[in-house]
Amino acid sequence: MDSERLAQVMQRAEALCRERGVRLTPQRRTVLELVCEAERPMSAYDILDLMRASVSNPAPPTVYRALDFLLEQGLVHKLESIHAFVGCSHPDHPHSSQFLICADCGDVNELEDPAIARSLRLAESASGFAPKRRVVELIGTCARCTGKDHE
Amino acid sequence: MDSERLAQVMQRAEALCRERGVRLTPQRRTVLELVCEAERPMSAYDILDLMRASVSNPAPPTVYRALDFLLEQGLVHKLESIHAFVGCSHPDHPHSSQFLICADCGDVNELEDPAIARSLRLAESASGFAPKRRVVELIGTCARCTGKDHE
DNA sequence: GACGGTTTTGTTATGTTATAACACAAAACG
DNA sequence: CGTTTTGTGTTATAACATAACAAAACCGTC
Repeated sequence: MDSERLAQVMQRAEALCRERGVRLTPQRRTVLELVCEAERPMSAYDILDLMRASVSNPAPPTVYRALDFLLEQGLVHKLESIHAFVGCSHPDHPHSSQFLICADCGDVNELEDPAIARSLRLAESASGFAPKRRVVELIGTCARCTGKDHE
Repeated sequence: MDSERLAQVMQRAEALCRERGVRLTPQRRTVLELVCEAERPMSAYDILDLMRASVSNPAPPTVYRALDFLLEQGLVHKLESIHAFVGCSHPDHPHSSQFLICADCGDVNELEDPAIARSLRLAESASGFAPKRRVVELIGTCARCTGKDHE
């Protein structure tokens, strides 16, 4: 994410938190910035390492607490299949997205596909299941890396 | 899973492995039995504990290696969102299923919903993404537990 | 601006999940 | 048989995550 886009995201995050009456403290802000700046999903310990630049001697709970907050606010997502975190592409509205995770280059694409969402909702109601959270992660090879294979 | 059903599953697993020319060794067999006997998803360390009954002083790699094999053969599934393993409900054909995971009772329901599968495939081809693995886990409250809430 | 409750942070320790590395054993196969 | 491949035992450690409790910061109100 370039610095202009990052500034937009941070401003949006500030606004959302203000609206909701929750506190985007400096630490939470730092973690959000680090996650969004990164070109790749970041593990909690990756973030922890980067925090050493701005925080003295941070410990795991520092990062996990900030991540918990950001997850609750929908500002970041957790990728369960790779134990990593990414900034949300469209934090404005609550949503459940799908992730295309390239096993070659590590790049992640966040989708919000209405057809997938619909089919999941149908299956849920058919089973009488009340979802709280949806994890949809497709792991494979992205278009770019498939191209490279042919070179 | 009752013992009759378990026997069927084990027999089916034996047959599949024979067909494929892979070895369902005693350890792998034990792990498959333990996973299938369990009413709930089992963590690797849960399995490890149960193995102490039949194997002397088993170590984590013992379990993880057996699980890797069983995952490759499609005989068990890994639930990424809860770091646990379940026996496959229909190991006969390769498939990617969806899991309804009840956060209240821990029960897991494996679906093979064609509409979900179709919508995922569509999204993949629209993105030029070649999937290797699909993780679809819905975490929430199952019908039975929703009923209990009302009592 | 002092108080009391609430939320956030600091800190230490520990729990849980997963793999690396290498030696040894067993099976497969000519 | 001997050799190659595959599976196992063992030790150690890496990677991911949380418990528990004390201290600090924030927030409303008197």
